[in-house]
Amino acid sequence: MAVREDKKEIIIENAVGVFAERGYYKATTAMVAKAAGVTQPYVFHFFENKEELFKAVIDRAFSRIYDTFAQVNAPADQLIETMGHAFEQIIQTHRDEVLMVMQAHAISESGIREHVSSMFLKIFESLTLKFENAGIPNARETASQFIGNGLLITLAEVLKLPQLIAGIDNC
Amino acid sequence: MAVREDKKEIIIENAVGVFAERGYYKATTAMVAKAAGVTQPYVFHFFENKEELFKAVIDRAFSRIYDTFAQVNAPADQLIETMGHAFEQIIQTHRDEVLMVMQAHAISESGIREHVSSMFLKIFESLTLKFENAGIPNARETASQFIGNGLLITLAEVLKLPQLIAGIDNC
DNA sequence: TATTATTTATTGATTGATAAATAAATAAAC
DNA sequence: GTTTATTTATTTATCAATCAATAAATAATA
Repeated sequence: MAVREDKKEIIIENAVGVFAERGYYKATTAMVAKAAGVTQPYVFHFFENKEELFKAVIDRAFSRIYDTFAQVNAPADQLIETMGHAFEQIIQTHRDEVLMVMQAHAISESGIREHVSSMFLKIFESLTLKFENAGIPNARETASQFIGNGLLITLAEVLKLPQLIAGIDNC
Repeated sequence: MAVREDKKEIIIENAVGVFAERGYYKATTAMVAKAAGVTQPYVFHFFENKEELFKAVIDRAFSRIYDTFAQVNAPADQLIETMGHAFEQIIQTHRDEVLMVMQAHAISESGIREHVSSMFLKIFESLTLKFENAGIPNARETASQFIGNGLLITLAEVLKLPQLIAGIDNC
């Protein structure tokens, strides 16, 4: 039982890198299996299909980002800056997860898209609430801009264009 | 000769919608052909392969965005706002093209990624120069934020989450 | 007739997924 | 405590579908 959970865990952990590097469609279940050190069909003992595997992987990525933001605690006048730093840190420590999240919207599988959509909304609402509670004016707009900034940073990472964010403050 | 060019044109025009809706990998050459009213193998008489077809299509999308920004002319204190409106208008008139551009970074084909990367850089540099010429301080940062905002708007479109941009000014 | 435009037929490779077989571990029985 | 039975873990073999791409054939046009 513990072993079985371990293997599932190992598959998820190794799938992140494959999905991040190759994208959902170019990432094959064989590659994920190889990265995890198991055979390709064995992946389907833990996940009903490729889509479910992906969902499991991206759930983790979203949760990490969500939780990180939730845990940030700073005075109102430093909140946004601190949140920015927190995001920068996730990019460094869990680069693949962030890249996955960024690419996820381009997956046309309707099941995945709905999943991704609801997760982005969750993060947005969580950010808005946090900014509101801190007494920041235009909390919604601030949350929007914060996400837009995150998208830009990640795009710069994916396209290897550091110029795109050279002028941004928290770099 | 003219006919041949016409058909190529027709294929490009119809491919936009297919690529935008399904994404590069889920869009098949058969679908593109059907949308254009030709047979699937005939597409390869105009484009060496699927990748070249995609490049031709996205070149047009990028060019339209690039040209639109280049043509904007407004006093410095209204420049950004006017540019924002211009972008909003492209989304309405050429929604598929914008969606394509947004999704393009998630294509792991190295040829396409390099292509997309250079196009984003071009737009960024063009924006920066425009802001500089208008005497806007922190032109680079402003250009970055402008692109980040565009990414956010497009993401909201793709994920059908208008909430994400409800608080943004130019909506 | 010659050239251009376009289609039909076909293939070779990829890949998600299934099924059957085997190995390993655990428990039960003697 | 060793053998047997049973479940759990994992692999090998294979399939069926999808799709980009090629080649050969045909139709249209000049």
